[in-house]
Amino acid sequence: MPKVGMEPVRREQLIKATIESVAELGLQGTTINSISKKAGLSSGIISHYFGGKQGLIEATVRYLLSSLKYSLMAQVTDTTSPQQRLMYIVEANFALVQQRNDTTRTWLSFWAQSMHDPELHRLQNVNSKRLYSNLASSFRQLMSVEHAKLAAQLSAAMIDGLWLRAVLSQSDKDQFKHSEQLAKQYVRSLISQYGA
Amino acid sequence: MPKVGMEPVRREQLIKATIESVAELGLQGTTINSISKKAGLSSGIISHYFGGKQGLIEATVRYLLSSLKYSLMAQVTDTTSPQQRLMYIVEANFALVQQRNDTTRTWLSFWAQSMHDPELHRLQNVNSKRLYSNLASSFRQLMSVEHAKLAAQLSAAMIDGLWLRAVLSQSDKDQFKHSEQLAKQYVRSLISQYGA
Amino acid sequence: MPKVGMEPVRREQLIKATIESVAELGLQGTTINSISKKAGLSSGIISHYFGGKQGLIEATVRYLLSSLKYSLMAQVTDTTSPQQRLMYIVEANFALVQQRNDTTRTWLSFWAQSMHDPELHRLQNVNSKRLYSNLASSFRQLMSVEHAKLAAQLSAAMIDGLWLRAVLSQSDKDQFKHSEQLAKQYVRSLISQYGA
Amino acid sequence: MPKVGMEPVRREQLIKATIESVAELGLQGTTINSISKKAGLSSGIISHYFGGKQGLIEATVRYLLSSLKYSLMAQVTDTTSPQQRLMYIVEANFALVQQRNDTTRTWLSFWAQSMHDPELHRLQNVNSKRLYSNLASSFRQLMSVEHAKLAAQLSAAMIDGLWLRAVLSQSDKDQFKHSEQLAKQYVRSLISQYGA
DNA sequence: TATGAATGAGTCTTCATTCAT
DNA sequence: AATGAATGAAGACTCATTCAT
Repeated sequence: MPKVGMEPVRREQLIKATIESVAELGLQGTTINSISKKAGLSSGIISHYFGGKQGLIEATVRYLLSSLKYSLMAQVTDTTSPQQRLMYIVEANFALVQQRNDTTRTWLSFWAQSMHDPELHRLQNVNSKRLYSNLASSFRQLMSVEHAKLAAQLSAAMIDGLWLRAVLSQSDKDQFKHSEQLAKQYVRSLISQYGA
Repeated sequence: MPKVGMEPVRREQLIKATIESVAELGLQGTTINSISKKAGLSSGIISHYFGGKQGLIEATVRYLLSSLKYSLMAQVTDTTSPQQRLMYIVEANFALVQQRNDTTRTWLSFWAQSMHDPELHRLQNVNSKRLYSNLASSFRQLMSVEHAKLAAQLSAAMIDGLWLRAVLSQSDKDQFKHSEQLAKQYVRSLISQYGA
Repeated sequence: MPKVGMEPVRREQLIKATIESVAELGLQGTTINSISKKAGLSSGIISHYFGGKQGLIEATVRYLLSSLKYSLMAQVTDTTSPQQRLMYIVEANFALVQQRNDTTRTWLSFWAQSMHDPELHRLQNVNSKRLYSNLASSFRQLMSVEHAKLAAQLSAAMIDGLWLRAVLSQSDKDQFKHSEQLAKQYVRSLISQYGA
Repeated sequence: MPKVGMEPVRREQLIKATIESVAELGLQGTTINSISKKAGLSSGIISHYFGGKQGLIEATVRYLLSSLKYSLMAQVTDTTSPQQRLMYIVEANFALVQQRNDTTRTWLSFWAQSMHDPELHRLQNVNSKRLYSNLASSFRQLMSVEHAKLAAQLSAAMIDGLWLRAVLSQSDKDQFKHSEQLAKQYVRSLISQYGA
């Protein structure tokens, strides 16, 4: 019997390598070879575990999305206050960046590609909606439905906008940290503006 | 019988075709053929006028940036009030979208690619800085330097964030219009918050 | 303007090279490279003119089928007697072999593949039916409908069988010529057996 | 706990799976995986028992040839009349088809490939010669040497031709049965034509 | 005895570039 | 000024083979 239980190991290995490769070379510049070389594996293994390049790309996006999701869930409990919860949401959206700078660049590449790829678009949509509804439900506990919706929309845009500008200007971690602070401050200002 | 003065005509023809092709197929899916077919010209002409695909891509980005620039300059005069000027800046950033829906998708594709392409990154940077300094200099006439810097940063992020979310959710013109309104409103709130 | 009118030249060049390659290496062993090398052209040209390997394969089969068809039509006129016509049919089916030994081997490769390829199967069917109906209509002028049908079926099988055994035993031209004589003799014996 | 005596079981399992796979997918479409999956075994076992794909292919052809051989030998005894023996030969050549429709398609695939594979060609040749000499020796008991040779050649061609046309037109069992009848009738007519 | 993970050479296809006209 | 035929490097994918277990 050959080594067993390698599947999860290999899958993670390849997904990590994909994130690195896309961060470094872009989605366009990322090839089956650039990935497999980074993973220290052969090119054939990608088809073996993911059915092809497209499958690996999609698995990578799903991986990033769950990372974001669990990153938030890890902090929030039943007793978390709405204000605290909102802060955690902001943090989670900037957090991945802080552990791995790769992630952000990769993320934006996928976003851009999502305009031309139905499956990526679906996944991107799920993520975008989740950010919005996480924000909206927390705001709701502090203000009227209408105001909560508005606050969610505005803070989602502010988070994405700050994040986007930080990515594109190739910011370092401190600048990301600064952007995170601005986002939190903006959320607080929305609470004091619309809060009961 | 060589036609003279065809150069500017051909260049514009090809740039327009590039915008359309990138909007429709993505930067990845855009080929020398998809462009030349849309332009109703042969593929060889791209090398002839732009030296190659890369040259055409860069020319297209420059074209989009000047469009944005002139779109703003057309409205602003010496007597425009700072408040009005700020509104024009917001409008200009949402304006291209309203004339041609293509443009937005194309723009985001270029942005993502700019992370991996020095020349595109340089151009993207110029644009990002210009938005910031346009905003900052207008805010400056209404508030302290420090506040103006902050307001410029925040409103730039808000504009980009609203715009990004609108693009990615494949919004229609009405939704873009709505985003534009939110951006303007936010700029106004920054003025009343920090304004003397 | 580039060289014009190259298309028919290139197409024929590539089809000829395909016949040679399949004869030499088999359908399995024939690659885009083995063909383009034989044709003295680049591999990309195949996609350019035939859309891909499959397109070239099908064009080659169609070419062989028309060769067979025109080979027969060239000899038959309105005044050809039924007997003579039958001899021409037999000859045509052995003729291609005599001009180009390649053809036979290629043909059998395509036949075998036709079991697993709908388009090839369709083409092979057209050919098989044409041989049968050519034979049947000529026999019909010499005997009853029922006898003509039987004679057509039997002589078609005899032609194919002799031809197949000659191909598989890697016969030379003399042996093919001998097989052709046996086929003709068999057709004559059918005429004298069932003829009025 | 190694099971002993598995070898013949596995070999037959794999040969049967090969016949099925080639019938279904063609020789070209048959892979080590398509075979091992059909056999319910792993891909590695093919190398283990046959040294590789080629070895399994050849073993399969040999299996088919012995089937044909034993199919004939089972019926013929010392007291079988030449006429009856000839009928058995025809029957044997159509018989495999009737038990397993797969076989015919597989057979033709191997035949075509035999033009480009020395070992398959050798095997095919043995088979072709055996059909001929079986026929010739039986005919010899009923006619002169020369006539017997001719009759053997013609009836071998007729058998193969009828069989080939039946395979390629994807005939059902009834049509195969009909072809068998025609072949027998032809053999009888040769006997009455040349028989003393 | 049997597995199936892993490899990497080989195939088809795409596409930016070149260049004769 | 403009064409598009032709190239060939580079990409994704397939698959027979190997081998540790």
